[in-house]
Amino acid sequence: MSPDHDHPRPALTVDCVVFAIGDDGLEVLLIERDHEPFAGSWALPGGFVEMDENLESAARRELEEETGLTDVFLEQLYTFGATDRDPRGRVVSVAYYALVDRAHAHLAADSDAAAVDWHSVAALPGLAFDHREIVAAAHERLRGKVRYAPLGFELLPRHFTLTQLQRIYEVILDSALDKRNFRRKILAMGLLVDTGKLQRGVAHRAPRLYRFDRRRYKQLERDGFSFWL
Amino acid sequence: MSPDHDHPRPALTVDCVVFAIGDDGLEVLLIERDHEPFAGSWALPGGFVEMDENLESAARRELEEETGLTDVFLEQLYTFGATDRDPRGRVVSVAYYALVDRAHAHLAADSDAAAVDWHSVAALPGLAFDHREIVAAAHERLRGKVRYAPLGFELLPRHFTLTQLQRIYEVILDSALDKRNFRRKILAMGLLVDTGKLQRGVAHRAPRLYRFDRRRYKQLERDGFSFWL
DNA sequence: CCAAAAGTGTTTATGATACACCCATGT
DNA sequence: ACATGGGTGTATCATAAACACTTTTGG
Repeated sequence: MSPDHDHPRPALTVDCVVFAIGDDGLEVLLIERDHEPFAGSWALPGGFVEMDENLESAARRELEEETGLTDVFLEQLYTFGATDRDPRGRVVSVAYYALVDRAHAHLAADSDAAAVDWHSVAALPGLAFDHREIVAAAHERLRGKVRYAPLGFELLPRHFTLTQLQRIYEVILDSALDKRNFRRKILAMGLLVDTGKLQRGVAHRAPRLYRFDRRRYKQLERDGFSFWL
Repeated sequence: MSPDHDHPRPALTVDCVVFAIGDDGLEVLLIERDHEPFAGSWALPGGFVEMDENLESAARRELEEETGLTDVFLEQLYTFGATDRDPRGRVVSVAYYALVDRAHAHLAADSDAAAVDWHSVAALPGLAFDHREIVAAAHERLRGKVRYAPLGFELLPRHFTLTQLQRIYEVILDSALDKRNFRRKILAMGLLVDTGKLQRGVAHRAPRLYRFDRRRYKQLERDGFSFWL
C-alpha cells in the first residue's frame, strides 16, 4: 500500500546556499538559469530529489552537478513550502547551506546553467523564486551559529593564520574585533594547533599557520565544553 | 508545464513534537495509532500535506485534528528524509515542535487514534517510524534554544510565578538554579510585568503573578538586545 | 503553631574589554 | 629604509556565582 495512493503530492527539491569570504565580504554562489521559469535570472544551485536518495545526498549531487563543488561543509537550513513559491505549481524545497574556502573552490558550470559565479551578499542581483528569502535565512543562521559552533574554519584552507580567522569573524559578525583579545580567546580554547610552519612570501613578518583540531573539539564537546566567541 | 511532469515524487508529511512540563519533567504528546503500519504503536501527531496548504498550516491542521490543540507556539524543526524511514515507501516529513501549557491543554482524541496522552521524555515507549529520532532532535533544539530565546513562557499560563518559571528552566536544562540569581537576572531583563495579582489558595505565602511582555521583547530585540539566561 | 514556599543583598571570583608598541619580512 | 601586517601584556570594569535568613499564608 502506497502511503497516500491517489493523494496528489507536492514536488520536492533541494537548494544550496554556498557561502565564502571574498574581497567584497560574504559571498554566495549563484548560477544563471538557462531555462524557464526565470531563464536568465540568478538562482541558487539545486534541483529535484530522486526517489532513492536522501535529502543531503540530493543536495550534494545537485551542488556537484551544477557547480563542481564536492566535500563541502553542508547543513540543513529550513524547508520552504509556501504554496505560491514556484509558478509551475506546488514545489517544496529543503534548503541547505554550505561553507567553502573560496580560494580553493574550483568552479565548473553545468550545461544546464549559463554561468556560475560568486556574488556579494550585500549586493545581490534579483533572484529566482523565493531564493532571496532563502539566502536571508541562511545568512541569519550563519551569523547566529558562527559564535557557538566552529563554522569559521570551514571558510578557510586547512592551514590558516590567526588574522585570516579573525577576518572571517569580522565579516560574518560585521564588527571589528580586538586583535589581542581575539587571539587570547581563540587560543585559550585549545582547539588550534600550531603547525610550526610559517606563511612565507608576504611583504611583512611571516605569520604562523594553525590548523583546527577537529578530534579535540569533538572530545571537549562530549565533556560539556562549549565553543564560544 | 508541471515542475517535473513524469518525475516520481516522494510523499510529504508533517509531524509535531508537542512539549509540556508535567510532574515527570518534560513530556511529549503522543497518539496511539489505529491503522497500519505500526497500528497500536505510539507516534507523533502528523499527516500528509495538502496541495493547497503551507507547511505550518498543515502542521496546525493535523495537530488540531488529532489532538484538539489550537493556537500553540509552533516552529519548524528539521526535515527528515531517509529513504527507508517509512515502510510504505518514500515519505519525507517536515517536523515541527510545539510548546504548550499542560494544565490548559485540553485534549480530544481523533477518530483515527485510539488514544492521545502525555509521555515523559525520559521514558518514552517504542515509537513508530523514526519518531524517536525526531523527538531527540526536538529535545536538543529546545535545550539549546531556551537559553537565548523566550521559549520558557510558552510552557506556562499567561500569568505565572517566578518559581514556576524557574522550574521550567530547571527541567529543560536539567540543572538546579539559584533562586536569587535567577530572579535578579530574569527581572533585570525588563521583560516581565508584575500583574499586581497574587496567586491565592496555596498553603504558604501567596506569590506574585507576572506576565511576559511580548511587545517589549520585540522592541528590545530590534534594538540589538538579546535574551540570555 | 507548624509546614511550605516567597522574597530579599552582599561578597567574591571570573571573564570581558580597552589599549600601544616593537618585530620580522619583502620590496 | 620603509611599508606592512605579526605578535605580545596589563589594568579596569562588568557580569556570574555562591550563599542564609525572615516573611507570609493555609491547614
